[in-house]
Amino acid sequence: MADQDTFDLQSFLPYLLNQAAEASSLDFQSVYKGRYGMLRNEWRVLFHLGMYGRLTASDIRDRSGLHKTKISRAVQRLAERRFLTRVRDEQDRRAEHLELTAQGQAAYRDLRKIAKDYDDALAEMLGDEDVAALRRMLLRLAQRVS
Amino acid sequence: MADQDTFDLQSFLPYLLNQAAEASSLDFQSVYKGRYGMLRNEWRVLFHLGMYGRLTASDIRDRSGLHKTKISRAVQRLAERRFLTRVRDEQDRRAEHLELTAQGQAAYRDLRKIAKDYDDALAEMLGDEDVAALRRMLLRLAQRVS
DNA sequence: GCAGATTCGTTGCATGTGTAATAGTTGGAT
DNA sequence: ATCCAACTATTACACATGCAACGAATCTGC
Repeated sequence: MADQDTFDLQSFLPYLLNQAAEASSLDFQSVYKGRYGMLRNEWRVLFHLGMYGRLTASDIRDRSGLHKTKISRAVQRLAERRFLTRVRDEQDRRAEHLELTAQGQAAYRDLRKIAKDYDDALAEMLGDEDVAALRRMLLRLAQRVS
Repeated sequence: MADQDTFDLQSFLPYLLNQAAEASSLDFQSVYKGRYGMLRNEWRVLFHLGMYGRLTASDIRDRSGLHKTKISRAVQRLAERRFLTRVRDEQDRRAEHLELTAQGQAAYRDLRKIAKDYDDALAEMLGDEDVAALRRMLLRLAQRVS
């Protein structure tokens, strides 16, 4: 038949990507969830503020591609728990500047260290494979789409 | 400082994996959603039944790693829309055998063709990179976790 | 100045999700 | 035979999600 093409679900890139992403996400999730009671979006917002300093919600959206409602809700929870502060921009009173508190920075540094170790462990697990090529390909796949 | 380690969120493997997976999933989603009104989990169940024939919900869970409630709900919707039939196992009346209808098989063949083309397009986009190595690494990452 | 379009961020709503509890069935130990 | 543990699949519930609508503030063209 014409459609007895070689097609294996286990080799289909979107499927493989999802499996790998979900596995590593669930695995790493236990860290920030267990230590700080954070959810995935809160961890992401925390990391952006930790890496780039003071940002608005829109800045974070542009950099991360996260949906604005996810950011809004993550910021709300992070503020309640005193991981960040919100300061209204007096030049443009629609915008709010977000900045980590000392507690937020401490959590960021702690989690960053763990993330780095975890990343190293993944790279080591891949052994003699070309991890740099993997990152390069993932980046292209992430940036590519319509 | 000790924690001025080189750490870049954009290179963090779980983050990159998520970005790439979400991008390709959203992109491919438009196909099965647009053509058959299917959701992601329904597409996955359909593919498993299309590739491996008659299976129970537990079989699909073991092969796919999908959560059992996702499978239960996907099967429900696929059955309502006449993509599959459910047959109680008379030897073990807890289990149900799931099988694609002619309509389900037609949808599967159609989507499989599109999936293959899409996969080929992704591979071509990665150009001279080693796509086989990419699949190998993703598979190891997916299988590895705790 | 002013009206309409645009932007920032939040919220209402319908839908999707995982955890835990459930009903029904089977298998195993005594 | 009977009781209890294990298994299959579904459902209830609380929570996360994305879309659309929204209020407030700003910008644009005139």
